[in-house]
Amino acid sequence: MFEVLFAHIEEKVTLTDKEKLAISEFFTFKKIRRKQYILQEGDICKNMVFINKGLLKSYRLDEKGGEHITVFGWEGWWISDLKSFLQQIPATLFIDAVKDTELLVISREDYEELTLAVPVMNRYFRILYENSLVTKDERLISLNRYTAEEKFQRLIDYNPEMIQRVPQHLIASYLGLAPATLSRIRKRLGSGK
Amino acid sequence: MFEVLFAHIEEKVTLTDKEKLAISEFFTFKKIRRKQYILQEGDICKNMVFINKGLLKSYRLDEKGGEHITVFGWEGWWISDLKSFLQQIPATLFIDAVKDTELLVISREDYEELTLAVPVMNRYFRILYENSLVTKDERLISLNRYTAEEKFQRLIDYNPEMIQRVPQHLIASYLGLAPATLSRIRKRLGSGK
DNA sequence: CGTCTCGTTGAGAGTTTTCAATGTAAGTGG
DNA sequence: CCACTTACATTGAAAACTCTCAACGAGACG
Repeated sequence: MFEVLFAHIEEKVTLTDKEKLAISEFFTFKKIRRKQYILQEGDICKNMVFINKGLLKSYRLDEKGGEHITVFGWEGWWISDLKSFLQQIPATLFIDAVKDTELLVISREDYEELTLAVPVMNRYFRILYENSLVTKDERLISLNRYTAEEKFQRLIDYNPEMIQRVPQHLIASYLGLAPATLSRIRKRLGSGK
Repeated sequence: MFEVLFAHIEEKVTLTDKEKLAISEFFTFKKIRRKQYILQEGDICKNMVFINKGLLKSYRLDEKGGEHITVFGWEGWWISDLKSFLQQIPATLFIDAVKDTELLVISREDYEELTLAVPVMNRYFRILYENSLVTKDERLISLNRYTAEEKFQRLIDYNPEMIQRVPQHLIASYLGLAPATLSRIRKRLGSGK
C-alpha cells in the first residue's frame, strides 16, 4: 500500500525500516470515484494527498463558472491547496478526481508531527518543494508571453506524458486556452501528438 | 550585516547564538551596482543570494531580445535560478540589479553543508519554499486566463508593495503585458495606484 | 544642455475568444 | 443490445482584446 510513496521518498532521501513504519502510521488510505471532490472552494484544506493511482485535477472557478486548472496529479504526485493547508484558511481551489483514484492522506497536524517525528522528512519535503518550485517556474515562463501555439509546443517538448494521460479540453484549461483554440493549434501543427 | 537575514530566518524558526555564528560563516557579503549581472543565461548558477537592501530582477530573454521578468527581489528575499543552482546546469535566466544592491551569497556546496551543519535550516528552507510555492501558485492563477486589466487589479490587491517599488515598465514585463497596454489600463482604472 | 529612461497615446494588425452548429464516441438505463 | 443522453473535438464567423510600431513629452543625470 505504501510502496509508491516509499519509492518516491527514497528517490530523495534514505529511509530505515523504523522510519518507514513511523511514516506509514501518519497516513490513511482512501479510494475515491471519478468526479468526487476532495476539496472545494471555501473549505479548509485539512489534508495533503499523495496519489497512489489515478488522476486528479486542481482548479479554480471564475465568476462565469469557467474552470481553470492549476495542476494535474497522478501516480507519485502530491496534491493539495498548499496555502489553505499550511495556513488553515479557506481554500480557493477545487480538487476532484478525473478518474477513480487511490490516495494516501495526511492531516495538517500529522504533517507537522511527521516532520518532527521523522526529521529526515524535512529534508524530503524541502527537496520536494525545491523541485516543485522549479516546475512552477518553468510553467510561469511558459504562460507568460508565449503564444498559444508556443505553449502547446512546449508542453509537447517538456511534458509529453500529460498529453497522453489527460483529455484535450483539460489540457486547454491547463494552458489557459479555449478548447477551440487548442483544437485549431493541433490542426495547424499537423495533429501534434 | 546579518541582521536582515537572521530576522528573516527567525520569523520561521528559532536560532541559538551558536547556530547564528555557524550560519554566518557560510555567507559572503557583496555589493553590486545598478545594471550589474549576478547571473547570465548559460552560466551555472553558483550562488543563492539573500538580498539585504536594493532591488534585483530575474528574467528570460526571448528570440527577439524581449525581457520577461519572472521575479523581483528586494530586502529580505532570496533570489537565484533555482533549477540551475540545485542541479548545476546552465541557467536559463538572467539576474541583474535594478538599483545598487547589497547581497549575502551562499554557494551550492555551502548550501548543502549548511543544511547538514545546522539542521534547523532544512526546516527553514522547507517553510521558505512552501511559502514560495503558495506565491507562485497565485501568480500562475493570475497569469492564466485573466485579462490584462484583471492581472493588474490583482497585483494592486495582493501585491501593492511591488507597485510602489518597481518601475511601471518592469511591472508590465512581470505581468506579461506590453508597456503600452499597462499604461492604457491604468488610465482606464483612473490611474489605479 | 544633451542623452537616456520612462510613460503616454494613436492607429492598424494580429491573435484568441466567444457563440453556435455539427459529428462522433462513450456511458447509462431499460 | 438498443435508444438516449452526455461528453468531447472540430469548425466557421464575428467580436474582443492586446500587440506592434511610431511619435511625443517629461524628468533624471552627467
